[in-house]
Amino acid sequence: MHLPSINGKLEIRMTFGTGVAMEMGDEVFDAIEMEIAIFMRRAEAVRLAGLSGIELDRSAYLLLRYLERKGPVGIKALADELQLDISTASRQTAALESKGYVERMADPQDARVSLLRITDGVPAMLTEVRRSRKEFYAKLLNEWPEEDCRKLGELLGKFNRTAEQRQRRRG
Amino acid sequence: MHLPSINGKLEIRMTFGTGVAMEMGDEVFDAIEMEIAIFMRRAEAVRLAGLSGIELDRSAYLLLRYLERKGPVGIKALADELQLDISTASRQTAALESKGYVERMADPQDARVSLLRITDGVPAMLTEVRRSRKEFYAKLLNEWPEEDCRKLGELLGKFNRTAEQRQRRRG
DNA sequence: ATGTTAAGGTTGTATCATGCAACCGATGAT
DNA sequence: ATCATCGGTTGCATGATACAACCTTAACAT
Repeated sequence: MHLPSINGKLEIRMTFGTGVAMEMGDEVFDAIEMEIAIFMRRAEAVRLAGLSGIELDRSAYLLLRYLERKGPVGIKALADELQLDISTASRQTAALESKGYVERMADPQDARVSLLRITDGVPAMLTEVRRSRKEFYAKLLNEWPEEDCRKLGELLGKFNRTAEQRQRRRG
Repeated sequence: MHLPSINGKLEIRMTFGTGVAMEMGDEVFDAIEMEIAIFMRRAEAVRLAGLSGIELDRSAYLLLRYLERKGPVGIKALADELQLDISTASRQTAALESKGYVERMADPQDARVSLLRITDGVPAMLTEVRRSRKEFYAKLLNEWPEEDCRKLGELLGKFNRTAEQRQRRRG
C-alpha cells in the first residue's frame, strides 16, 4: 500500500454483495470498540496538554464555531445543534460571555430568548485556534501517508454524521 | 454514495503525486481537526447513554482490561501504562476495589507497592461488556460497507499507536 | 380575557475523569 | 545512619456533563 509510484496511483476497488451490510466479521468491531475507548483517553490527554496557546477548550471551541457559522441563535437552538443539555449550553455560554467572547441581545420576536452572538475578535481567534490544532495534528501525523490522513478525517466525519443522525432519530 | 446497485460496486479513483508525503494539503487537517473535536463529544454522549447494561465506565474498562492482560501490577506501572496520573489511577483502583473487581496483595519484594489483581468474575464481565459495546457499534454502523468499518478501526488504532509513541518520547 | 400548558433559560446539586501538590512510609545509595 | 527517591494516598481544583426545580414569557383553548 502506498507505493511510491512516480506519476500517479490508480486504485481499483470492487465490492460484491447486496450493497447492504451482509454479516460483517466480528473482528472488525473488536478493533473499533477497543480503539475508540483508547482514542477517547488519548484525546482527553491532548486536551489537557493544552493544544493551543489560546485557552479555548473543546466545548467552547465547538460552541463558538457554531455561532460563527449560524449567526445569532438562542440557547435552545444551540443546545439542540450541539446535542447538549440546555443547562450545559447555558453554563458554557455564561462562561464565554464572562470572557467577552459572546454577547447577548434580546430577541425582538420572543422575550424569553436571548440571542447569542460572537464578539468581534472571535473569528480571528477561532482561525488561530484552528490553525494551531491543525498544526498539532500535522506534526503528530507527519509520518503518515497522506492517504491515511485523508481517510481518517473522512471516516471520522462519516462516523460523526452517522451518530448524529441516529441520536436525532431517537432523542 | 453507497448506491443500492444490485450486483456490486466498481470504484475507480486516481491520485497523482509522488506518493510520499510531500507537503500535504492543509484541508486534510481541517477535516481531522474538526472531526476529532466532534468525535470526542459524540463519544462522550455515548458514554453517558450507558453503553452496556453492566455499569463499567470507559476508564474502569481500560484499567481492568489492562490488569486482565498484564497480571498483577502496582499502581505506578498501571498509571504509566495507561498514561494517567498516579493519583487518578489510585482513585480508580480504589473505586474498583470497593466494587469488588480488584484485590490488592502485598508485593513480597517491596512493601511500598500493593499489587493489583482482578477478581474471579471480572474476565467474564469484561467479555460481556466487550460484546455489548461491539454490538452497539455494529448497530450504529450497520449501513456502512465493511471496508469502511475495517479501515476506521485500523486508522484509529494507528492513530493511537502514533500518539502513544509520541507521548512516551516526551513524557 | 383568563387560566392552563408549554417553551426558553438559569441555578442547585451530583457525577465522573482528571491533575497537581502535599504528604506518608518504605527503599536504597552514600 | 541519613537523606533523597519512589510508590501510593488524599485534599483541592477544574471541566464537562446531566437532571430536576424553578422562573418568566408565550401560546392556546375555552
